[in-house]
Amino acid sequence: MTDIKSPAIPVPGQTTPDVKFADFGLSPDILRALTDQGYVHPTPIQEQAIPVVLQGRDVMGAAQTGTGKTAGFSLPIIQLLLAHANTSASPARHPVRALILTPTRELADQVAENVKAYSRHTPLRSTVVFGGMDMAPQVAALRSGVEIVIATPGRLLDHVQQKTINLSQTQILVMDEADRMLDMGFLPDLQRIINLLPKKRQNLMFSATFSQEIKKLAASFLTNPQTIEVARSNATADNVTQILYKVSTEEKRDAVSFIIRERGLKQVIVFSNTKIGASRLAVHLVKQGVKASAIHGDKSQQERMAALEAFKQGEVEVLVATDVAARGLDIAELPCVINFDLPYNAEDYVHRIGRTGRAGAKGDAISLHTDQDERLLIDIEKMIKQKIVRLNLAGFVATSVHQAEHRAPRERADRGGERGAERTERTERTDRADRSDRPTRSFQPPREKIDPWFLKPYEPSASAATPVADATDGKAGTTAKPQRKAALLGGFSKT
DNA sequence: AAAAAAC
Repeated sequence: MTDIKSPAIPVPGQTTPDVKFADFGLSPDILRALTDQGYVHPTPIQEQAIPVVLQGRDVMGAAQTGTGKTAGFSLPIIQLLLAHANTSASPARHPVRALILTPTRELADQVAENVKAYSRHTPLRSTVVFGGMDMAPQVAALRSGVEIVIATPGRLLDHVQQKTINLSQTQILVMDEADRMLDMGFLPDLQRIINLLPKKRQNLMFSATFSQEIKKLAASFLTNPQTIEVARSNATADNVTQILYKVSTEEKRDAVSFIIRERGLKQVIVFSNTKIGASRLAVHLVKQGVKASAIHGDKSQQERMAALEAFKQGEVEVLVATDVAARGLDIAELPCVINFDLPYNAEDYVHRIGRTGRAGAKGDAISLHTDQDERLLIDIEKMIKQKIVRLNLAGFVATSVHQAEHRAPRERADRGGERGAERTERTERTDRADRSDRPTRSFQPPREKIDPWFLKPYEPSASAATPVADATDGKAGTTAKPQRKAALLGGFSKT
């Protein structure tokens, strides 16, 4: 054969035979849990992160999607908590010693599952806390005593107010998807949470993407951090094949069903930029006989979890999602991701397509783009430092309801039958809404702006070590200076 | 300009 044996280029999601988990001095109880799952060799990010976290250092960790960041921080945290017995005089038998924050509920759930699996042979206990679920079971779990809490910010603060959680002994803070946790939407809550933690603690931040601005902001939360970078941040995994199809806005929906049919996809996530768009596309696909379901923030938590679970089970073949599903979710053997819309943030593109091609597997990322989102495309290509291959959607003939509208009445009638009637009915019912869903001008996402206030190192207020003991107004600690308090409550946007 | 995250 003319085949040249490819050189041994390490794939970030794959492991190398040189190193074993057993080499890190992890407890036999942890190693046993890894053996249970068939893990012997660490991935590069794990190989680098585990020793540094074990040293007790702050970490800023960047590695491509699907390369095992969760184990990279979970394993050494479990080891640290095992090694350093709790010597505190706290009345709580099991004060929270490690806190892991995530930007979505489903991700919190998934990380919690991993932590549980890795710590199953240890005496350590963990629980997950997020919104949209009954408080009572979470309160019960917290009261029974847990060393590790995985949480989304809002519900965690809710527990703080209810005094059902005490974070005054928390020595380790992890921000998973750290750049998202530090964006404007999350920062005020994050700041409130940090104010409740001991000032002396270990901070770990992990993400596949870090913009320059966010890196600076992140640094202000870290003490003498060790930067761990496996490949450049913002890089896409190179085992994911990326392609672009140019279509008109009207053709998008049918292009999606065409691609699904043509490729025979039985497991694909389709990303929409809006909740309404995700719901509509799912309905559209279901009407075409596709086993599709939508997941987004306007659905109940029960619906969200049911949709994700059904997708994982294969009962649902197409999961139409907003960016709620863009980050962190690990879905085994997902072969393909479709961007129905190009994301507004270039970083989200990296995360979305990172749902496929995990753990070294191959994956395809297909993006639809229109004339209107040329700007988004440029930003994405600039950030990932790659040109994405443009292809023609060969064989695709749009038969969308929109085109049907513009056809001559006779031609429309020709299509006749039940199918034609159904389309007409649907057109009338959703025409208005559909039109409002269409972009009318090109999007110009603003440059990322970080308020200078947050660039200053934060001085915790005197109440920092005492978790909102007297806060009755449902807000942050009571001794914050007025100006700072205003900022904490979101006032920074007014300056 | 949108999504996420508490009730």
